[in-house]
Amino acid sequence: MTITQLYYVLAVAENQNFTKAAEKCFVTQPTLSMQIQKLEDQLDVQIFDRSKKPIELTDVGKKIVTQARNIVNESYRIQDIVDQQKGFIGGEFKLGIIPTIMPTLLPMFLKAFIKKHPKVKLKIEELTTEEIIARIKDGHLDAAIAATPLEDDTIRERVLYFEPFVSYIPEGHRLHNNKKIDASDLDINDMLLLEDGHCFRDGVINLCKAFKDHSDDNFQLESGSIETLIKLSNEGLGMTLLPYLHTLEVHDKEKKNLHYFNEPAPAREVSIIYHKSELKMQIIEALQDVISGIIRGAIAFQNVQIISPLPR
Amino acid sequence: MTITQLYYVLAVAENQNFTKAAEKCFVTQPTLSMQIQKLEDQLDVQIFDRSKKPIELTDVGKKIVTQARNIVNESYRIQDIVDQQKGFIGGEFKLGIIPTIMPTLLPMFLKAFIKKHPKVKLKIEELTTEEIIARIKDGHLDAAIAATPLEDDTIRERVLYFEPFVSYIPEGHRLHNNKKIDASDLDINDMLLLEDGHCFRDGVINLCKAFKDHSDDNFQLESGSIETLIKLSNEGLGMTLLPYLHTLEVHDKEKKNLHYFNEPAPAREVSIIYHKSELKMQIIEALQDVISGIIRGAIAFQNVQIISPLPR
DNA sequence: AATTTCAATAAGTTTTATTGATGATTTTTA
DNA sequence: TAAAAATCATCAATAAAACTTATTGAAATT
Repeated sequence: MTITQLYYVLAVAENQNFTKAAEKCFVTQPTLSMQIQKLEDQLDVQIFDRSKKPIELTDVGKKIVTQARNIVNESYRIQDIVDQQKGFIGGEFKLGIIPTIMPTLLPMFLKAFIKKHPKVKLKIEELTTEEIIARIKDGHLDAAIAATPLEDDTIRERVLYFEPFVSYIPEGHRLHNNKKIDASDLDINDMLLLEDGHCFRDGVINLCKAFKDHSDDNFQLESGSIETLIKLSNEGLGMTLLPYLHTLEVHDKEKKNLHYFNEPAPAREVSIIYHKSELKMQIIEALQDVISGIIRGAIAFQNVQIISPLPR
Repeated sequence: MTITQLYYVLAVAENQNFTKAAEKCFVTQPTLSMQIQKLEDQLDVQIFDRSKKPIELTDVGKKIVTQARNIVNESYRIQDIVDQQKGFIGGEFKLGIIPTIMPTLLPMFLKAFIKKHPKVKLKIEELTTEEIIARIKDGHLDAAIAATPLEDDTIRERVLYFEPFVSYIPEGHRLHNNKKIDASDLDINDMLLLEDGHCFRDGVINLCKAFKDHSDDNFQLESGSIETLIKLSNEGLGMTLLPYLHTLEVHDKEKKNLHYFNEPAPAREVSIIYHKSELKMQIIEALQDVISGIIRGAIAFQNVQIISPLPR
C-alpha cells in the first residue's frame, strides 16, 4: 500500500469517474485503474462498485476513503513540520472568504500580505459559510475568514475583529429621525435581507428575533449583495443593516442614512478558521498577524454584543 | 514520500543503526540508506545526525518520527477496516501480561481462545506495567492485561474482573489467629514484598500506607515471584499478600495460612488495555469475551475496594 | 443501429527500489 | 597502537514497479 494509491482512491471517490480523476492526478486513466485494482487485490475487497454509473463507493469503500483522507492529510504534515522548522512561509494556500467580508476586507490586507510573504501562493475563493466548513473538512481549503462562533468541533477559530452592525435607514422611514438605534427598535418586516445562504442574513434575523418573534417569515425583498440592498433601501423599500466596514464605502450623500446602535452595539465576530489538525499553521498565523495589524487601525470596537451567524 | 520510507525511518530511529534496522525490515542496508537519503533530499532536511555514534535523530527528525509513526499506524488501520467488514478475526496479535497475572490467568483462557480463534497468532510476552505502557504507545504491543486504573489518556481500559487480595499469614505471626483480616491490621514492616517494578508491590504498599505511613521505607526482604514469597513466609520471615487467583494454587497443607479480608476486601482491578486508536479492536473484544466468560466461573467478587496499582 | 463514454486490458517503456560488492570512517579489540 | 570489526555511503547491475500508448469491451446515449 502506498500513499499514492490512497491519493488515487480519493480522487476517484471525489470525481466518481476514473478518467477525470486521472486528469486531476496528472496520470493516465490506466494508471489509476491498475493502481486501484492492485490495492483492491491486496486488501481483497472491492472499494468501488463499478457496475453503478456513475461509479459508487462500496460500504467498506466509504470507510477506507475516510481513513485514506486521514492518511494523505497526515502525510502532508511531514512537509509542514520541515517548513515550520525552517521558518519557511510559502507554498500554495487556499483561503475561503464569505461574500459579506470579501469585498471590504480583502483589499485592505491582500497587498500587505503578498508583500510580506511573497512565497505564499494565495488562492482565494468566495464561498458561503456552509461551503467553507465542508471544504475545510475535506481538505480543499486550508483556512477561511468567516463570521463566528460556528460551534463545530473539527474547526478552530481565531478572532480577528468585531464588526458592529450599522443601520441604513432611508428618508421617510419611521426610524430615520432617531439619532441612535436600539436593537429593540428593529422589525424584521421592514428589513431588507440578503438572499438565503448568507450568514449575515442569519445574523440579522437572529438580532431581530431576539426581541420580536414572527412566525410568518415571508420576507419579500431579498438581494445577493449589500450594494443592492442600499439601492433598494433608497427606493423606500425598507431599512437594512450593514456590517461596519461596508459603511466606509457608502457615498457621502448617503452617509446621513447611517444610524449607529446604542452600546453594546450588535456585532459579528470575524475569525480566521481552520481545521483542528492545524496544517500550515505558520501561514495561518502570518495571515492573522497581517490582518490583525491592519484592522487595528480601521476598527476597534470592544463594547459589542456578538450575534450568532448560525441559522436557527 | 512513501509509507515504506517512513517505515524505514522508524526502524532506524528505533535501532539507532542502519544495519540492524535493515534486518528488521528484511531489506539490505543500502536500501535503507538510499531510501532515507531520498526522503531527506526531498524534504531538504537531515532526519538523522550520522556524525554521532550511535546515530541520533535531529530535532526535526524527532518530530518527523512522531508523525511517521502516526502515519504508519494509521495505514495499518486500512487492513483493519477490511478485516472488521469481513468479520475476520486473525493475524498476528501481540499481547503483554504483567508477571503477577501471567501464571494464573494465562493457562485459564489460552486454550479456549486458540480453539475459538485459530487464525489469531498470539504472541504473548511477560512485561511490567511500565514496559507495557511504553510498548502500547509505540505500537509494539496490540494490547495487554494489567492492573488498572492507569490514569493514562492514550490508553483505554476494559475491566475483566476484580481480584481480591488475600493475606498469607504463617504460624506464629501475630495475626495468624485472626479469622478475618482488616486492612488496618496491616503493617508494612512485617510484609514480604515483590521486587521493585511489580505493580502488585505498589498496590500492597498503597494498601498498607492507607492506614499507617512509614517514612523509612527500607524493606528488607523482597522477591521476584509470589511462589518465593510464600516460601519465605513459611520460614517465619513475615506475612505477605497474594492475588486471589494465586491462592487456588497454594498447597492444601498451607491453605490454613490464607486469611481473607473483611468486606469490602481490598482488590485489584484487572483489565485488558489498548491504545486509544483502537486498532485490531475485533481481536481485543474476542479476548475480552473469552476471558470474561472463563473468569465468571472462577471469580465473582463485587463488594471490593479497588487499590491503585500506581507507585505513589 | 451507430456513436459516444468509460473502464479494463495488453504490450512496451521508463522509473524506481533493491541487491551485492566495495570503499571510507569510525569504533572496538587485542 | 595496530589490527579487526562495525557501520554507513556509493556504485553498477538487476528486479520490480509504475506509467504510457494503443486497443478492447461494455454500457449508455443518440
